[in-house]
Amino acid sequence: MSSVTKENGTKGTRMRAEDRRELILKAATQVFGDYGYFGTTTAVVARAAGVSQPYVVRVFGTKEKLFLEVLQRALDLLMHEFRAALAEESDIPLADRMGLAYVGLASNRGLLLSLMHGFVLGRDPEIGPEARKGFMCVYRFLRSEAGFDADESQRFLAGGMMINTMIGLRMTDDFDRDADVRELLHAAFPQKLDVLLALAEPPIAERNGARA
Amino acid sequence: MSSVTKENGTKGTRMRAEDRRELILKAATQVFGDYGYFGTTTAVVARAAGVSQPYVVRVFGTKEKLFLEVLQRALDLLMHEFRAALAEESDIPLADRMGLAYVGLASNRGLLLSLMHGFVLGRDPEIGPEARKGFMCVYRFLRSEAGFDADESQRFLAGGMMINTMIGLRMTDDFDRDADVRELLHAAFPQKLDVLLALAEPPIAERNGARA
DNA sequence: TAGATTGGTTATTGGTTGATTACTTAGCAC
DNA sequence: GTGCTAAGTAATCAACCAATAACCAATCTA
Repeated sequence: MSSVTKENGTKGTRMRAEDRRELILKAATQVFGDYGYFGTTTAVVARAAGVSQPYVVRVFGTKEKLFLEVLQRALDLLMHEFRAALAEESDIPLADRMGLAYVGLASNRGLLLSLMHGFVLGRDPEIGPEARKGFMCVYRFLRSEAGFDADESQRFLAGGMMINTMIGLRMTDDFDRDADVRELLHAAFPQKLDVLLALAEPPIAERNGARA
Repeated sequence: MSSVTKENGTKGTRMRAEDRRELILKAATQVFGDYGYFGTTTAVVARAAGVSQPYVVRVFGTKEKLFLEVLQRALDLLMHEFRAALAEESDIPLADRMGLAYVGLASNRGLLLSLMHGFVLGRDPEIGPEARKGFMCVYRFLRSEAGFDADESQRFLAGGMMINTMIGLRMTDDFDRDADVRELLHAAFPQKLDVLLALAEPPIAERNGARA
């Protein structure tokens, strides 16, 4: 087809490269979140973004660079939310405010999970160093800007990793089926569990692209 | 070569299928731990185990079944250690004993990380349900056998996910370079940090097999 | 409205990868 | 030793994937 009609609804009128780039980053965040770095193909990302596969590669150079940009963008959004929670006037304790901000990020599809996928690839020579840098960036924020001590910071991060794991496991899928799951999720998400349960999140693609 | 000489040292005299199978599972645990499910190829697992690639496939049927067996084996070992810590007579509080047992599992190369890679693939139609089942198995143990309440259990698991993340990130690689890393790791590993630092763990393969 | 620029596409390819098929040989029973 | 069974290997393949090359058409500008 020469007249472009994207399947994601947006008519294929031309876009400024910068906007299209952001659109691809959003799509890539979702797909990487679902299948991880190695499980994701540029073709699936392209389809999710409504562009051709070679275009994805041309805009970002390589799949690896695309993933690194996804990580960076996710971290930027995360830090933005944390700073907003820090600046906010409220009676709620800071740790709780930031916890709420963190859970809120779960509604940004794939964002926390892409980060988590990066965190478990520390062995990779390109991804590993960036992932460590990103994680430590959050830690330093907690220590110096948020005013947490080392142990508070560690516990806050542990809670975050727990949340990431619950999302990654898609534990909410068993919420109706298993009372223990309900109990665990209520403990892991003292507030805002409803937000998480509201996210049905159908798979991004029928997995016809990525490898088995 | 017709006379078999494995590169892992063990001479290639024939082995009982059961033993060879366990040997492949060990090797697969290491490789899956390093690169995750999609990032691992059966050829790399085979080389690490000192057998041919088709043999790996023939013993386990598919790569997916191999990964599921790796997860099950890891969980069995984990539960075994937890039950041992529970049975143990000691003045140390149970949670601490189990925490120590957990960190001790880090010396079993790839074991905790393979689990973590499974936990983050909850979307996969085969792996997801098994991963959730395994995670909930641990939670139920904490609740009913270890006698923890819901919140204690959740915090214990959060600590575990934090440990997994630190290992996955290979945070110890920056231990000498970054004071903040030292502080964080001391907070995350109140005891037994030395054990973690002792694990240098060279990469399992020169990554000539798995995909970029 | 000609021409340049920018935002895309189609076609293609070399290298992997999981899996299948067919073949070989070590070790045991007798 | 002879034959049977179990423990492997070598050869091969169809599918897939990231990346490259070549081309095309909107939109802006002079």
